[in-house]
Formats: sequence, structure tokens, C-alpha cells
Amino acid sequence: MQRGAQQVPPQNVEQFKKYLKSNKLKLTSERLAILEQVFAYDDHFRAEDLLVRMRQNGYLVSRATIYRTLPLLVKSGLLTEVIDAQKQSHYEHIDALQQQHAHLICLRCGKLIEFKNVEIDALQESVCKAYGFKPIKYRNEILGYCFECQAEGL
Amino acid sequence: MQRGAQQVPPQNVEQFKKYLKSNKLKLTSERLAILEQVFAYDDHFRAEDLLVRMRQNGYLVSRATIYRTLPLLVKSGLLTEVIDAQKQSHYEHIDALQQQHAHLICLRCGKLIEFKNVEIDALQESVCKAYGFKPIKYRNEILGYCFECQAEGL
DNA sequence: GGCGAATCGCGAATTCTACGCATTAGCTAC
DNA sequence: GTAGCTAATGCGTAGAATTCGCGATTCGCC
Repeated sequence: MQRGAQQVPPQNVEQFKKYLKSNKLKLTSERLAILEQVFAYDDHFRAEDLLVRMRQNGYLVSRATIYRTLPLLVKSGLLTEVIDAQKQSHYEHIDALQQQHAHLICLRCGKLIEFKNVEIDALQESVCKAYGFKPIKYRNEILGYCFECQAEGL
Repeated sequence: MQRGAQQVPPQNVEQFKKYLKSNKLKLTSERLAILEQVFAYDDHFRAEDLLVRMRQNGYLVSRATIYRTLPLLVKSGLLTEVIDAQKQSHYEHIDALQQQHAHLICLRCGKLIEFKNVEIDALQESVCKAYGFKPIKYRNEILGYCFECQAEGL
């Protein structure tokens, strides 16, 4: 939470370093700061949220750098991207929930309901295997109307 | 293809009319024209593609109207929206492929590979039921690297 | 046929994200 | 340790896709 507090599991830091090195990218203080703050979130956040939060916590990282770094974290496998009904990107770090999970997204109130179904995960993996496709990110979102919003009529 | 050629199955037109009526929306000539042209596509298209195509075919429908109408077609269940790696919306009408289907999207070359897996569909439906969630659109996209792009190294 | 609400078209506004460039900072090899 | 090459940063701007506001028009119910 506070600046300097170490929240990021060491193996995740290592994973990021490894990713950077294998892509000839540099490990900068900004990237480390972003990594740290990203792992301070327990749930979803947007790029803009992160910018505000970092500024509040005393980090001076530019918007451009945040937008440049988040995709790196996604590609390194530490962060996951969810796109909502308004097509906005939300992110969450991999330890926020064990692994892949999917979302029910209400088209009316915008609520995100998380769910996990190992059978679906397994089937998706087998599909990838069948096509020789190397999966990086599963985007499993079901758009519709949540129970409460159905009750209020569409 | 040509203006006036009837390509839209009658039941789909009915479904759209029904949707409009039940939402107190009006059936305008622009909406019908868009419906017709949407069903003239055999595969994916973007809003801008549709605009160009409609103008070429002699329809004068504004960009705003297209952007306002496509979501109606999605909500009425006639159109499906797929979001690609660049977060652009692609659409396809429901008869283009039997029903829901998912996509493998290559992060490198952008290729879309369609697949269908009835077991996944069934599991997703059961999840919705468990949450009392009324699904409108299943967004099942797996982002990663296709076989060819893996061969060329990331 | 008439009235009120919903739509249309236009162009401007928004919003999120990417870019260009000059400056600064990692990293590697000596 | 330090020189030097390369990549990254920050700032402001650019851009692309999509939405909005408003006056004029059309649809649909009575």
C-alpha cells in the first residue's frame, strides 16, 4: 500500500525480469514501480485508476509509460486483461485469483461477476492444442443481464 | 448484394420488429436497410466497412445511425460482436454461422480462427443459469500465437 | 390525418490510447 | 568502473473509433 512496501511475490518479479531480458527490454524503476502497484490491487483496475493511485502514492510515472507498460505485464503473463461492455480494458494481476477465470458482465448496470469453471478451461486448452495454437490470454466474457436488472425490466 | 435484393430471412426481420416494438423503438427505413446489408455479409465486418459498403450500394445512412443501430441488432440477438486484439468491434450476423462460436486470435498476425465446441457452450449456459444471469452474447476469444507465428519465433 | 415521441444527419466532442522527439537512464563490454 | 549504444521516459499532441447535442424529420398510435 505504502511506497516501498513489498507486495509482489519474488517469483513474479523474477518472471517479469526474465520476460524483459528475453525481449531485450530494460528493467527500469518505472516498470518496477508499476509492477509493485499493480500487485497492490486486489481486484480490477483501469489504466487511469492506476495512474491516479500511483500519483497518490508518490510515484511520478507518466500516463504514456503506464500505457506502454501494462501490455508488457500482460505479455509476461503477470497481468490479465478484461474488456467490459463499454470496451474499456480492466486489468488484474494473476494472484488476484488463482488462474484464469471468466466474467458475467451486465449490459445494464455494468456489474462484473467472476466465475471459474475448470471444465471450460480444460476444453479450451484442448481446442488450442488441436489447432497448434499457443494461448496467452483467455477472454471469456458473457454479456447479458444480471438477475437484478432482469427484474427491473430491460 | 444489390439494393433491394432480399437476403434477410423473414423470421429475422420479424425478430427485429418484435425487439423494436417491445422496446418502443421505431422501425425506420434506415434500420431496415442496415439489417439488410448486415445480412449480405458472409463474414466479419466493422462499422466502418458497413458504412462504405452501404454508400457503395446507394444507401445514404449516416455513420451515427450505423453506430446507433448495430448495438440494437446485437441486443435483438441477430448480430454478434467480436472484439479483436486491437479492441476493434467486428460483427457477424447469426446465420453466418449456426450459433455461438468462439475465436482464436493471433496476437502477431491478427488471424481469426473460428471454432465451435458444444460442450463449452453447454457449460457456459449452466453457469448463467446458476447465477440467474440472462446471457445475450458469449465472448469467447483466446488470444495467443497461431501455429505459423510460433514457428517464426515470437 | 394529426400529434408527440423517437430518429436522423451533421459536425463537434469525447475518450482512450499511441506517437514523436529530445533527454535520461540501463546494460554490456572493455 | 566507465564509455557508449540502445531503449525508455515524459510531455504534449495526434489519432481512431465512437458518442453526443441539436434542429429537422419521420414513424405510429389514435
